[in-house]
Amino acid sequence: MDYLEGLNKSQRVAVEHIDGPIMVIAGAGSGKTRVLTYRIAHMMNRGIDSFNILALTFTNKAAREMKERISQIVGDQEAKNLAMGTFHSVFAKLLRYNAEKLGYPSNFTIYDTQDSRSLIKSVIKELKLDDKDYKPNSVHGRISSAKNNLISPEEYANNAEIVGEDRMSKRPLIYQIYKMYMDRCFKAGAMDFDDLLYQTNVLLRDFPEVLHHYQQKFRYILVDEYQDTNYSQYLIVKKLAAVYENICVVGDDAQSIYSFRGANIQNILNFKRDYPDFTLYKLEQNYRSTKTIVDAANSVIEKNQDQIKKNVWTDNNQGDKIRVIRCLTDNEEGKVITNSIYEIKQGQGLQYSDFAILYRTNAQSRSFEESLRKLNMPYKIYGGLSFYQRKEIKDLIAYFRLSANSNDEEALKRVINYPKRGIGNTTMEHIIIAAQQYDVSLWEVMSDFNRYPCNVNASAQKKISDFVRMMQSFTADLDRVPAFDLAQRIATTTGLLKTLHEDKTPEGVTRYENIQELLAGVKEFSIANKNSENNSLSDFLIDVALMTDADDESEDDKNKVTLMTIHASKGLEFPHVYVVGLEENLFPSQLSINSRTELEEERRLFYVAITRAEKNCTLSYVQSRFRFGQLITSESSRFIDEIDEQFLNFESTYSDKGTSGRSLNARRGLDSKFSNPAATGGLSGLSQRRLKKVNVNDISSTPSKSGGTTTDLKVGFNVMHDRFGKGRVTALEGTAPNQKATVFFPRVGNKTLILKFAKLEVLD
DNA sequence: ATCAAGGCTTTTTTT
DNA sequence: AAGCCTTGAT
Repeated sequence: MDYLEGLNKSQRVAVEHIDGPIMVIAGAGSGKTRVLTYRIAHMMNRGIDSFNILALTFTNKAAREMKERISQIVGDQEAKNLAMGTFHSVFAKLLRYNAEKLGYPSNFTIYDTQDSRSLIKSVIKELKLDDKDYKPNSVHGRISSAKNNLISPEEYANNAEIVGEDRMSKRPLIYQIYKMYMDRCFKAGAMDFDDLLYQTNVLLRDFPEVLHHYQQKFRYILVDEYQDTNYSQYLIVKKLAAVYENICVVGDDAQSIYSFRGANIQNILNFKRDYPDFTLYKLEQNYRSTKTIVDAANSVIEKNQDQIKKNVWTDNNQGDKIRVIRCLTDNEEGKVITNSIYEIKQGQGLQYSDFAILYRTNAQSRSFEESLRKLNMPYKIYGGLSFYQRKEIKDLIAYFRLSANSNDEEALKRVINYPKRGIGNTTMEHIIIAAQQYDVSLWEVMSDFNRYPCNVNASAQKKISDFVRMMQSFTADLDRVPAFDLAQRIATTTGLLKTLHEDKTPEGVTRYENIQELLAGVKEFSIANKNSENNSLSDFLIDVALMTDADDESEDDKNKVTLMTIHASKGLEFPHVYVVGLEENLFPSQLSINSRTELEEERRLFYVAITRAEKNCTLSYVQSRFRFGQLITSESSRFIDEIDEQFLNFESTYSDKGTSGRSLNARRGLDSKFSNPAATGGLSGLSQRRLKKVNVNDISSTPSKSGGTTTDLKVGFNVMHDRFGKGRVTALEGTAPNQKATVFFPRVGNKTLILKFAKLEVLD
């Protein structure tokens, strides 16, 4: 049991205490993941069957990594049956086995946020409500929080307080929308994200034998990031653990940042109430960060009223002070931060992956992307518009979904007229009306006009019937044909592939390539699950629906600068962290500024951001930035003031001379702390030019053995070819002297060139 | 039914 | 700044 040796005393007791209810409060960087991993491995070493363990993590990636690590300790075979994943993915699978009990098909669709929103929108329209008052987004928020608190449409309608709130906000009929929305999801055989938890609760409530079965199966339950669970999740766990009470929850109240999604610190208190004889362990030693970072973070979080007192400390070095950089504009912020990354990377011989840029909102990524691109620095953005949210990907997936579940209304609406088939809005509106009249799904009307006569002319009916027949042929093959073959056939037969291939604009080419990539993903899935019985296209869909950006990290994403929101950075760590956009009304967000509890959540968010850093943390803010397409003047964030000043070092890209009269920060005396305007470098024309040059050298620093004029290229480079003109490198393969590059030339399309022969001039 | 143009809202944060 | 929706012409 040598793995126990690597643990400190408090970690070790938390690992070795297996039975009964346990709560572990784990400070940032205190080895929480380590404890969870070793705890599970230890349980298995002590003879507990992995079949009886349920471990709920916050991301699928975390689950995968933990499972891998456990396999290394106890062996693949032992770890095989471990139920480990996010609440959503674990219970989505559980629901698949039990869906029919609830009246859902076993291959129910999972509606993503877009689907939910679009359905809510059409419900609002059908109820003839004004979407100025009933904004789909906020109505969805209302419905979502009802579901997360397990309030059914009926309970919602009968709850005087809730309906009162809606009346006050001039949206008295939300209860009707809720009812109708749920009804429609049900008819479509679809569950939204919240349903995956809500319906699990219904299942465990209404089917005692099912509850009993899973109580026996999951005798040992572990929950990571417990502070971010909502009521619905809390109750699932409570029910499953009710018999054996072998439940271990791990969390940190100081890192609770998901209350907008219904997460509730109350769950920590509930735990104490539900299991009065529970054992509490605290992990307070931080192994991740320097003393400066730990102490600075502590000095911030202590401003919060709501918190469990703890003393996070570290034995690590003091380390550098936290830099505070002030810039004029958001574009300048982009340049300064990326230049700083470049200089530190070169100066210390680090990897790109040692750096992360963290921001409050996704929209802030733009200026950093631009600067990184200009300097040819590789980066990866997490969140924002992910691969699976791209239109072309969603289109093809919608075809998959509709093949697996004909009643999937959102998928149907998405693809019925794409590619163009001459089935327009008017036709679809008639179908929707008819479907409601007959109380059936759209698909049923469309597949049997004799039985459900409606106001659709003969030519449109014909087109629809053709479509229906095509879809039926896919459905028939769903369980007969391997996932990849069927996916390929769907992409071709529907005309999707052809339509995209005809589009020769760069965007069109990218879309086509994305489709190819999705198909490759299906193939990969087919291979990975070759021996499983869950390897059909509809099984692929469950995986895809709950997949996030972090989950499909490829190998070549490994050495890149990371750009993400602070929310997405939870649980991660980087040697060098840049927290940017520290301005009032941005961070803390404008919407949080009037409520203490929300402001405290922003502060916890800031705490999370700082504590991602191992060695170095840099904060930045700007004087004016573009928001809403308008230039906004901003003031530095109160959070900067909240850090004990002894940990800070102020740098500015400009001097106050000339601006001092107008500076908003003068009031708080922040201006006087900045010195030495040139110190950050990277802004004078000279310094910019120097950097750029250094960078080019870096790129060709691995000498090419090709002997040709072309040195090392990277994807994304702009190049010039004698015959094909200007182009952009989209892929590289092989190594010198046989290295090949795929280049997209706007004039002639994609070409794969052998670098040895092709005379490419690098333009960047 | 389709397409282009112009106007409009939008931003927290995510499974 | 960008995507989405409405409008109006064909």
